[in-house]
Amino acid sequence: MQKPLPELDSRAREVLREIIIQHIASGEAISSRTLSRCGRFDLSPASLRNVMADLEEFGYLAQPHTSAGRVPTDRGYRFFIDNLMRSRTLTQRERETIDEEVGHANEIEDVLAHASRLLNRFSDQVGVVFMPTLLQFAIRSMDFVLIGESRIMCVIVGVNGVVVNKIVETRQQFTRDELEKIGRYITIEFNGLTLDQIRRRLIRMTEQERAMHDDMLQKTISLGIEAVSDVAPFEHDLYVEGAVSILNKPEYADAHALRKTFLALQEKEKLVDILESCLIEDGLQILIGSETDFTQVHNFSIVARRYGSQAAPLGTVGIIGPMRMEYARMAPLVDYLSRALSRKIEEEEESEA
Amino acid sequence: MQKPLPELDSRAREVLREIIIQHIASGEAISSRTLSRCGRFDLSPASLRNVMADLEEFGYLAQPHTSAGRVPTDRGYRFFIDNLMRSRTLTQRERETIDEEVGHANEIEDVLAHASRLLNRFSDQVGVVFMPTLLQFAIRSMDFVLIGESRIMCVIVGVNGVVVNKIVETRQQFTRDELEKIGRYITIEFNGLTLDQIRRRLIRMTEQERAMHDDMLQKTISLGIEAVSDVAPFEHDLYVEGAVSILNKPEYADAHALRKTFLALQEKEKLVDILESCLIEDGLQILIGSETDFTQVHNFSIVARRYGSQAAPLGTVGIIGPMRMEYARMAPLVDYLSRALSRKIEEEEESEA
DNA sequence: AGTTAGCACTCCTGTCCCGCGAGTGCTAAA
DNA sequence: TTTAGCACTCGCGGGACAGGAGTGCTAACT
Repeated sequence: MQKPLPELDSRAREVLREIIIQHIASGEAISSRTLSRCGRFDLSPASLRNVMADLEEFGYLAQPHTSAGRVPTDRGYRFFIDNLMRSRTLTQRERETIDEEVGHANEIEDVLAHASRLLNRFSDQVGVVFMPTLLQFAIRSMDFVLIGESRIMCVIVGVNGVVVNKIVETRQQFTRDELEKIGRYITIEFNGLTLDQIRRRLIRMTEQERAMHDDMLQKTISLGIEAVSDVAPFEHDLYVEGAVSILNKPEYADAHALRKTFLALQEKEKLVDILESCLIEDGLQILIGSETDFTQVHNFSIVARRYGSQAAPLGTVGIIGPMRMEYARMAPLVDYLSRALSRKIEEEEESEA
Repeated sequence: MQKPLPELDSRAREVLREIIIQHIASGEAISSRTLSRCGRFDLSPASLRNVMADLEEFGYLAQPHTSAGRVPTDRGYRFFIDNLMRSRTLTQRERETIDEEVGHANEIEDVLAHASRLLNRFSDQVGVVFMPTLLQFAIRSMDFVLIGESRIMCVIVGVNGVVVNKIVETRQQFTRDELEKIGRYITIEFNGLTLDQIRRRLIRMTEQERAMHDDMLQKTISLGIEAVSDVAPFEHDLYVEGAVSILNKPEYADAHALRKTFLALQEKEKLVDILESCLIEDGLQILIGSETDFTQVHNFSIVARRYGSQAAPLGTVGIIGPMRMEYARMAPLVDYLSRALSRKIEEEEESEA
């Protein structure tokens, strides 16, 4: 089926390009006639048919049935994105809106929620924003607030300004003063370590006997361990916005396809996996169809990019939509948004420091 | 069409009852024949047809088209629920699971999230749990934690144990000690008032000039106002779980109906309105079809009940599903869950006090 | 008077068929 | 190398049709 080195001459490339663009616009299969009539080629349908037959042989196109036009395959899209696509830059207006919305919010959770909504709004696809658990990030401070006889709220601030809080129930009694001291101690002592490292270090401390004699230290350790132990608040943050948008796409007119799609989006773990994998590498990532690793659904694409500072990426933003999406618009959108986010976060950090 | 006082004899009631039960089970329109064959009546189809014609005249039944069986109307369901339904009590096992799950979690947000998931799981409908903004509830304490040069986290605990936190950006600088003092002051001074009352009182204080001379008091006031001013964290909490469940319902086989339904569920304000209206009255509330006030969709029902202590209801739990749902099972489910939640919350309060 | 059998009528549903249109592949000519 | 022509395939929509399900009505039966 697939030749090893499909060298495409420039005409074939142009034809593939045009087919994909038209298919993205219309959602229909593209025939040799419509292609001939579009004006970009001075060729008869018959000639175009020959080219199309070649492209099909290379695996870039497929026909849904004999008497239908051609539709791009995963491979076709891949080639298009790698070699043929000309990204449309964002309009001034779009950029301004993004900057404004991102700049407006100030808590990071708020910023991320806004970001996912922005993605959804501008793309009319599902917008996702992902921020992995704080466990892997260094902390800047830790404070404890008494909110009941035996309940203490622990407020943890990461070096990147992320704030997490968690409520712990304790058997021991703490006064406000004690909590104040404990917070101060931990903040100073463990500043810059990750929650995971802190936990390990605290556990090691329990083994050292000298800790046993210092009542205050012992309280600190036990409370500290409670606070950083694995639990709900330290889950990944995942914002999925606008799943309804896909209801409008013509390719999901029938209920069965819809069902599968929704179930796939429900499968958060998969999504987290995918978005996490986008963290390791810089630059825009585009996953097409079967490349996405969704188990149930193979006609979805993801356009994503990590955000955060170069040295310490914080998470991933992206959009999810049917394979047939306007990559030329999605790519710069995701790209710009991730940069806007990164900039915002860096600003925050500077203003803090 | 509708007679003013539809006195139904016991046979008509039984027929209506059976029709609704069968329709709930099968989703199909019920014909006189199937009804006759079911064994509960020693009547021929023809006789049943007479009864059914009456029931239709009263507006309890309707036929989708001439040669179809009958389907209950909103009014039919309403009558069924008010007069004919025999609630099935929960199994021992179900009750245990609910108690366990509710008892397990300890932060209130966690409890509520669990509750909505439970509702979804046991009903296979959409589970909703609603807790209105803290603004209307009295507070127990307020604390401030420094989490950056100019950022302060404010931790507010309601009398019912609800914890809310909000980050405020300030122009002024605060030391930890100052924050400590401010928190203590506000907690003692405004204990038992609602956020709204506190805000008003603080604003009144700014007008009294004597406050202007006390630097510390002034700082307290300005920070306090910032902290309780209207913003995101004081939004209603609304947990909607399992929207996917409705994808399985046969009545939403076609994509258009699905679309409308999802959009309706998206309309959070409406939902909040409805659930809020369930707060004023105690006891189980069942809203059928058009009674729900959803603008777009009229074939939905809501079974809901408020939870919290008798004197101070805290929120609403409920399920949303197609009109054709097993009310006999849903009613006790929602009822029991709301009681379990209330019990849990009261326990918490006692153990705190 | 209530019940029921019988019958005519309506309307939905699935199926088969048919023709149309759109597209293709191939071949042969320009 | 391009293109016109032609045969072939396939999906789609519409019409016809039979079957089935259900009803309403009437008249007879208990």
